[in-house]
Amino acid sequence: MADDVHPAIAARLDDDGQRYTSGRRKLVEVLVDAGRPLTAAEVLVEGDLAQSSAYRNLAVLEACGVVHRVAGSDEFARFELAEDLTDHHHHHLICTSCGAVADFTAPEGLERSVEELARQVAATAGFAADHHRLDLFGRCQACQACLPAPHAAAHDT
Amino acid sequence: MADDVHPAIAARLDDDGQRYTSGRRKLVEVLVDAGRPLTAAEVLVEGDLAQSSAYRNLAVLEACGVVHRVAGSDEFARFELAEDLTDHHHHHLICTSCGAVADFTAPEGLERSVEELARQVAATAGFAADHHRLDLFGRCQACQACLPAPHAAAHDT
DNA sequence: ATTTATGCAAATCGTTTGCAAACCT
DNA sequence: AGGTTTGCAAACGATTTGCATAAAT
Repeated sequence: MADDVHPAIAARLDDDGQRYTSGRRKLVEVLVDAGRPLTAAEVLVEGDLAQSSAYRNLAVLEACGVVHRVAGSDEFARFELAEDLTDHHHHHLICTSCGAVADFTAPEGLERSVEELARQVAATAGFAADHHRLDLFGRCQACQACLPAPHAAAHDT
Repeated sequence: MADDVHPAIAARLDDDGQRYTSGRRKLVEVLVDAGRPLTAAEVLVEGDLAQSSAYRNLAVLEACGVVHRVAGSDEFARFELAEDLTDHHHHHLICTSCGAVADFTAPEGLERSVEELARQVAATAGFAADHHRLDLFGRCQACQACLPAPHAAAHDT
């Protein structure tokens, strides 16, 4: 699905006077294959370019709106293809034990409610919202199986 | 309002065998006074302890569920008092220009929808959600006044 | 007296940058 | 050729840690 993102990406880079080099294409392919947000370290292992190139190209791709940066619960930045290049708007399940980040889609109605909320806030707080983040924190299946619940979780919402 | 969080905090620390030292109390006071998530640097300026103590104590407070770590759009970790110590559950307005983070409260109905969503996901994906994050990204009033819209925003959701 | 917290300075580690060689067009 | 991208190694900066002193119990 969404198999030819490349022309759209090339166009988007071109708009910004950037080239769609083989290294950049490789990065994009790694992200497409993963189907979930990847840390810089993961990207480095899969696509095999120098780390400076990986970081530099991720920055370029991010600046051109091809790649989006995702903040999880650990110290690692994660990257995924921009939503408008793949199928749809989605959210993240973030494991507070292992840091893994997975995608999920929220019901249409909820999305509409969030957008309505954004409109209200813009109006009342003078804040110009352009996108949102709705993520769930908890423990992934694997971590539920292996480890006892961490203590701090008892105090969370 | 919520003026005496200290006894609750002392109890919470005590549960974990931690002391509520003057340095820790100072940190808490700084966070209470701010009323918004503060970076470690901001905390350092206000409460005047050594940076190692600030970081170490923030870590202790976080582990005991007194303080919560907030990820914004910049590289700085931000800290705020745990929601169950202050008045209520809230969300964040994150400025993509200057990185500032402000609080806001969502309508009750939306919160319920999100909680319902968490339940669905737990059921279908085997993910044990214990809290969520619903934040709006955009430009704060000050940044709207000063700077032209950044280019990358055109590609965002 | 023993355990725990503090402050300083040095180390850590993800990320960024300077620079010379390789790559386009 | 002229400008861009790459890879290496060194730099950067937020956060963490080792260790000796100060505080708390």
